[in-house]
Amino acid sequence: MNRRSSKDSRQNIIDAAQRVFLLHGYEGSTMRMIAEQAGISVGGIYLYFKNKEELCLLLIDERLKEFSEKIDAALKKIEDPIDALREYILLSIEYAKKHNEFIITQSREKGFTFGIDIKREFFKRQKEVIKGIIFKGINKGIFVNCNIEEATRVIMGVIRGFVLSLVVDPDNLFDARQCSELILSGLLSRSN
Amino acid sequence: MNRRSSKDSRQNIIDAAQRVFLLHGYEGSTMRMIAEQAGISVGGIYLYFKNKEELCLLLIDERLKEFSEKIDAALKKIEDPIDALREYILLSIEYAKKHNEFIITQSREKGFTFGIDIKREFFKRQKEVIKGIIFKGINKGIFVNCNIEEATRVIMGVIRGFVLSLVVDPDNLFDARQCSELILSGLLSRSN
Amino acid sequence: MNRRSSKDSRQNIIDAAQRVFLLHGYEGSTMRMIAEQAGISVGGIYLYFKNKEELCLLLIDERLKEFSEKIDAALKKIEDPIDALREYILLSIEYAKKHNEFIITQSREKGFTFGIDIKREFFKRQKEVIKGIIFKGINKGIFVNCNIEEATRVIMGVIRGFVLSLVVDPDNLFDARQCSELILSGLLSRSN
Amino acid sequence: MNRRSSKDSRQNIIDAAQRVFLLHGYEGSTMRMIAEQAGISVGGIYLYFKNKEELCLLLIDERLKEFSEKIDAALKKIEDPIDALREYILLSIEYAKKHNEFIITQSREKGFTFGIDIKREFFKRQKEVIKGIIFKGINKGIFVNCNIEEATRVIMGVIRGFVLSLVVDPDNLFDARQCSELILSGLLSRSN
DNA sequence: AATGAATGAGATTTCATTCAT
DNA sequence: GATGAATGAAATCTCATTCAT
Repeated sequence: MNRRSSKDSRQNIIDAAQRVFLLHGYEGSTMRMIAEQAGISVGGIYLYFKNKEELCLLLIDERLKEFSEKIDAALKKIEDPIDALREYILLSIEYAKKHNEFIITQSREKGFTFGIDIKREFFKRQKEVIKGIIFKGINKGIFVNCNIEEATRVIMGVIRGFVLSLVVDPDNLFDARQCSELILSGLLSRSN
Repeated sequence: MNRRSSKDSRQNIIDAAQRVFLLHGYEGSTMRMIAEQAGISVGGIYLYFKNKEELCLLLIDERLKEFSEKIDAALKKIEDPIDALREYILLSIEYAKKHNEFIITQSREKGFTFGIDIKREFFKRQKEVIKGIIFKGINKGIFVNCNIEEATRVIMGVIRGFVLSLVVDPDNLFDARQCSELILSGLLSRSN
Repeated sequence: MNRRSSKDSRQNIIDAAQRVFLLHGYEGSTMRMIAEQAGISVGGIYLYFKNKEELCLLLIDERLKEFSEKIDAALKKIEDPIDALREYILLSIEYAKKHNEFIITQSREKGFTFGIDIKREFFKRQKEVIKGIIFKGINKGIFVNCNIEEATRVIMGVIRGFVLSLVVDPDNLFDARQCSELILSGLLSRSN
Repeated sequence: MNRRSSKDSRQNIIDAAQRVFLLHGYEGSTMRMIAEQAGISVGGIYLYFKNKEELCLLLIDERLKEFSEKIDAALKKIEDPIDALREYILLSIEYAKKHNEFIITQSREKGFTFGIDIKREFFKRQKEVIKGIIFKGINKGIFVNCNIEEATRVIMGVIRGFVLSLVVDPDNLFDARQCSELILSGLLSRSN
């Protein structure tokens, strides 16, 4: 048996939980499945997490934070709004592909209210990021002078659609890069 | 005892099940919830449906068929591809709003395989419908000469994104009509 | 629909019940099965029988009485104890083959007590019949002067074993006639 | 909470299940009865057995194997076919008395097919054992030169009848030893 | 007399959580 | 820290019985 540090054990469980939740959803996953996936005992999970709900919430929280940080780090280096928006979209999709579709699609578990605050906060934050990019683009005369609020909603909607397609209809995906170019083409001022 | 005809009871249960599944997902919904929602006893459900899985599958089947028929009926009367595509998008969203979001979002139930055939068939059918519209539009010179397959995927993706937003982030929806105009604007040939 | 007289309906249900009980046992049979087998509605059964238990009890009673009468009628015409015993054994097996294995084998249902009085009465009665035959045979010097009580038990045991084999291991039955000759050979006095 | 080793618990449940099945049959026994008899919670049973059916099947399997081994061990030490056959019959009845009647009598459960393979295999094996004894007895000139197949069927039938009587009509049993002597007397060559 | 929709009690089964070891 | 046997509550499902029609 591999002895692990407390921190390693915790992370190990979170990672295992994610793999299981992704595959079976919250209600469809059992603590036993997670324990098996993590290679520990059922009781062991409860040494690190109060219960199943908390485990899931912490997992969601961790992923959303990780994603936010990744986005922030990437955008810090980019000046051009076009590049920034493209990067945002590509990163979103890439991250979703890697491990996060489940966060978006599981929102129905526990009657919509499950993790609702965390998610609301996250969406609000992302909205601000996108709005910032568009605002800058319009100011610079690169993007058409559109309704920023509305454009942001469209962009988040398209990304969501792409991510959902990953789950629901993976045989009919359009390319992530095309997805970003499509959105950009709608925003670019005619003079570009 | 509230006596109903067999057919009424059946439909009553399906409708109740839909409301419940929509709210809690498949695993998160219980037969007791459905029974309460339908105003009958739990055992009563089993007079009409073999088990929970069959109930859900029949429900999905019914909705998808109903939607397909609605789409077919609406498009039969429309000649102009622009109008047809707009109608398709608006109907999709309207129908989803009314009762169908859950179908799209529940795909993780039972390890992704739940109702997979029914859904695949449905998506295939809808893809053909959209492709038909675009093909006609291009032939008539109304739409730009784009990659039909790819354009179809984008359209389905955007609709999906809109529908998912209904569930996940209903405070930040963009307007259904705007959604359709956005898509159309991308397809219209510059000469329009 | 075939209208039936009340008496026909009753008998029709009993016969259906027997076929179903025989196949699935008491607990394994449902009123719905019986109704289907009888070609009537579930509720219809309750017009003729108070409940499942009474139906089964009446059925057992009817069969055991029918069998007793058949035996009595057959034996009345027979003078020779050898013939009588042979006939008794052959009739028992024939009757069991036709429809009655279930009566013997279902005694474990409802914790042994199910129909216990009826059966006890029946066994007592049959024991008397067999004892009568043997007594007569001994008196006439045809049978060896054995312990009548004991011989009767053996005979009933062998018949039971044969009947049980019908159910449990039908590929390895010995012939009914051989069964009777076996028993007789044990009883016949050496001088025969 | 009564803590036991995993192995103890398993055996404890099997033993409890046997007592309950014997009394009420398969369909008539409930998991709650078994749990109560075993002194654990209902859910606890499912830690060791997938479901009721598997529990029953494993139980049958265990008993039949145990019996087979007991027979094999006993017969290994016995040279004389008379002693061997007597021992076989006495052991069969003794074992049945102790805990096994239910195996023979429950064959109607689940429409006759329940555990059919296990039982068929068992009967086949026992048939071979008996045939072996008789063959040896005939070869040695101790038994009459009878039809071995047929004699075996008779023997198995008589044992079955005795066992069934244990269940159905325990007030009218003939003695186990008498049962074996009866069978032997039929087989012994007149010169003995 | 007859139906079959509906019920309610109880069966089997699952699983998050606890706790003796 | 770690285990995994055990529990108890709740889920799915079954079915004898009732009762409006």
